[in-house]
Amino acid sequence: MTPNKEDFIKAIYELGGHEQVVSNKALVKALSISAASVTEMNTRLLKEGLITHLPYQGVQLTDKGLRIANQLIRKHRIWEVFLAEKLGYDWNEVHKDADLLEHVSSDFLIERLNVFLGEPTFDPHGGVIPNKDGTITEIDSTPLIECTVDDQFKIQEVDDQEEFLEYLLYKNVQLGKKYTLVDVEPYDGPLTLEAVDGERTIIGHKAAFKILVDKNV
Amino acid sequence: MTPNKEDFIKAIYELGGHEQVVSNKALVKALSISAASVTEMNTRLLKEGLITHLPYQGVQLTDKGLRIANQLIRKHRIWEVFLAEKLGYDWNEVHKDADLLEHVSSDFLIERLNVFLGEPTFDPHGGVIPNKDGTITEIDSTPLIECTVDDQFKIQEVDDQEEFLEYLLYKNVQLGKKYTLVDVEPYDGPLTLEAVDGERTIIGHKAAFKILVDKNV
DNA sequence: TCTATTTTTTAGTCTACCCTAAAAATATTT
DNA sequence: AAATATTTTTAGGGTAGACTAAAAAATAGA
Repeated sequence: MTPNKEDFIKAIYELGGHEQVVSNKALVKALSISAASVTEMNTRLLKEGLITHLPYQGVQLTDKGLRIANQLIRKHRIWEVFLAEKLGYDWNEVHKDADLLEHVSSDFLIERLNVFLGEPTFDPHGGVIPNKDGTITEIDSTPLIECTVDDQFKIQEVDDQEEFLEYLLYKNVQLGKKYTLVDVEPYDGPLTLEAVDGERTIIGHKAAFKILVDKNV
Repeated sequence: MTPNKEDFIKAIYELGGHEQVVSNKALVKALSISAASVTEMNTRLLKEGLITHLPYQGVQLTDKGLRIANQLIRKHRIWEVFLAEKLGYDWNEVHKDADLLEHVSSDFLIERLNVFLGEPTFDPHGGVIPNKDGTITEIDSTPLIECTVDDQFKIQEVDDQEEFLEYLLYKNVQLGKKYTLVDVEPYDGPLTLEAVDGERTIIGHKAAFKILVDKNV
């Protein structure tokens, strides 16, 4: 395993590669590499049994590939917790450094770090940390876009793109905070959230796809 | 900068490459790569102005190369402190993981980590942590091999090879502990140390080169 | 259905590493 | 000083990962 292969596996996973087929095009975009490089990497990972490949359609993770993806995400998220809680990183700053650290972390290191952090369940943007054995404890959450007016919920998890986290910081949307959806404008218009303290926040239509909420308030 | 180049620069430094010329042979041994690979890496680093090269003699670090070496050692040693103090690694376990982590650590990360650790001065085997600007605060220490019978001292710094640290652990030689040198056998024979509690330890001649002591007790 | 566009693959290069084997230069021994 | 041994360099190859440009396949539109 090399850092590049690991990033590739992780990208496939994040594009839904366990259930669906992921196109080369999506990987080109996600990894910012050429289409030729994607084809090439596909053949390498295919040879190692980490993916299945349907020519001209795309790739899917095998169970072996999925296990590796989950291990990587575990490492990534444990590092994110460390950076945010111990080193005082903002939640939009953790991603880049965690992405580098995850590739050089032995299992020994990660387990020690996990204990040091008190065996956390979530990372700083609400992502569930996969278990040591590669399994995931599922959390009951709904994309905000699927909510209707008057729904009450708390913010469970948000997309971890640096730019998006900055946007949420600017909009003062916080993890764990309770809101009521008071308005959804038609024609993909903005959504208005009202916090328990009465503060209102208006967020864009597309942002509502990147926010997962817990309706069991 | 790549991890390989960084390791190469660090190896030159550790072989005394700031003052003396370091031979290819020494680098072959230190890095466990072929002589041809050393020559090749030399030409790469020469082109980047990190070393000077005298054909058939060896290489030396430029000021630029030295600065990079010190930054790396700073990163390495700060990680060692973290692994030992926060994650409970034994002093012989820290080296391998620190060697990986040092190559993926941004300056931002290292400075945060440094503050989190309380701005330590020494790493777990007594090595001085270089300053942020690449300078080093020199410590007054003497190789144990240069001591004579009846000298009193405390252990200041020891070589950080995993195997050697295991040996010291077995011999119960501890950093900061005070000893008197009570015997040195001739013909490169063993040395006998006596701790303040009367406990005696006999160590091999070659080990005395790898231990630095502070005679100002 | 046929054309046009998009996507994927193939072909050919490039760089950073690494290697072995042989040649050249330096050091050592006799 | 010559022969031998050691060290360094050169020559030629290999792999992983990236690229561009062109060919092939699939999809979309008229």
